[in-house]
Amino acid sequence: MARTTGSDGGRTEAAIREAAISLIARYGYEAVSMRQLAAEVGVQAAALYRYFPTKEDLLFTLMREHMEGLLAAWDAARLATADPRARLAAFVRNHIRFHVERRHSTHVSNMELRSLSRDNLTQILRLRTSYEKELRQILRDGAEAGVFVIDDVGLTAIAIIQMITGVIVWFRPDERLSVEEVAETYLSMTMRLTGAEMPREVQHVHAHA
Amino acid sequence: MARTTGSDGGRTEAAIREAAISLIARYGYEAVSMRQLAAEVGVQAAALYRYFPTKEDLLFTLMREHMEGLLAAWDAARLATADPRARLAAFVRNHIRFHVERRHSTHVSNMELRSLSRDNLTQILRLRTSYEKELRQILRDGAEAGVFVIDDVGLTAIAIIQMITGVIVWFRPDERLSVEEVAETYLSMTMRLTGAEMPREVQHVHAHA
DNA sequence: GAATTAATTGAACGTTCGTTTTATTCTCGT
DNA sequence: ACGAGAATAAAACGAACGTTCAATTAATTC
Repeated sequence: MARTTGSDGGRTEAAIREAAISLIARYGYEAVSMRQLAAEVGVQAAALYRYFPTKEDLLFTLMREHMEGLLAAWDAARLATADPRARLAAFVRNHIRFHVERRHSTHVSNMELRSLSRDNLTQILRLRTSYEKELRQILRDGAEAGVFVIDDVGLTAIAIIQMITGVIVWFRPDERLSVEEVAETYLSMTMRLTGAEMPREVQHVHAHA
Repeated sequence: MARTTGSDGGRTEAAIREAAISLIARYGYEAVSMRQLAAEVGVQAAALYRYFPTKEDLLFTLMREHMEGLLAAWDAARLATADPRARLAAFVRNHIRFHVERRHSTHVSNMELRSLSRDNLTQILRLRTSYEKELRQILRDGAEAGVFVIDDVGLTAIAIIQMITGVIVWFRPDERLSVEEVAETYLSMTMRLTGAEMPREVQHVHAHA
């Protein structure tokens, strides 16, 4: 046999990405074989190499697109206001929403960094750093304005990101809590953590329509 | 050749554990081969099977001992007092200290859960749950006593553990901050997060001499 | 409808994997 | 001095790994 009826490169590539994210999130990059991935897609292993030159390149592509998507989402959700509390609220809400909606690719991006080559790793870390820098700037502005109580901006930024990313460990989409409820709970923890009194108007400014 | 001069089962087994923790923490369980591990120890791959029946059994042993060590450390560090703030402080200090001192095995225990079989995974998760239960009890007591402000005890417990475990991501033993300084910074963030006013006496009750 | 391009198969490559087997050498109690 | 058993080496096992390649068919173009 050879080309199958109804085959379409675009659809196959999308199916590969989707299957790869879900399989790698569940079993880990090293534990997923190209044959296993191909079987999930419904093709032979050799067909994968039409779309991605190597297994690592596939992983790198998934991670890069995840990080670029996160930065793009934040660019769309960020507020023009100068109030650090409103900006922090927008950051937390965007982060929670994005990660809850992409649990699998978040898992991949957080857990499989060590499977990247040096150059690819550097690129992903650069994206991650520029995202964290956004939060550090908010915290620094808030600390200088006196609305936040922060010992160490860098350490607090890492702690907050660690905390709010942890939502993907336990959150399942079909549970008692909605994404909005979870986001609000994490937001109030974040606000207390930064020593911010949360004013009424911030509580109702949602980053997403 | 066969048995080598100066060979000693006890020392070999200890060397295997040590090398396995460090290699798996760095490269991941799936990426480390038995031959690579044996080379690090300085023996042939077959010699490993004298001490651990399978590769997964080695991983499971490392994880189980890590979790048992964590629970034992908490048993030794816990305070008899009824004050939830002092108990929470003891919990955070013990957690930070333990994890900073065992960065590698913590990494293994947190990252390699998916490489365990169902039965082994269940055992590790049972240990983890009983540890988390300790924190939940402290938070619940504090909330009932009115010294903590907590929306959701379970969610807050996960958030705190996620946050304070994150220390191993960035902390390196030879940096500007000592373990004690890091622990105090995380403790003050935890106290603010739980809405606790930290009284003077708690600030100086160290769980470890 | 022939020529061209896109998509996929099936078989094979050399390598490495976890593990087993067998033989050999060292250590230690007696 | 010696027998027993602990500790290891060396070689081999079949299976699985990522990847390549030639062949083949479906879709597209003219």
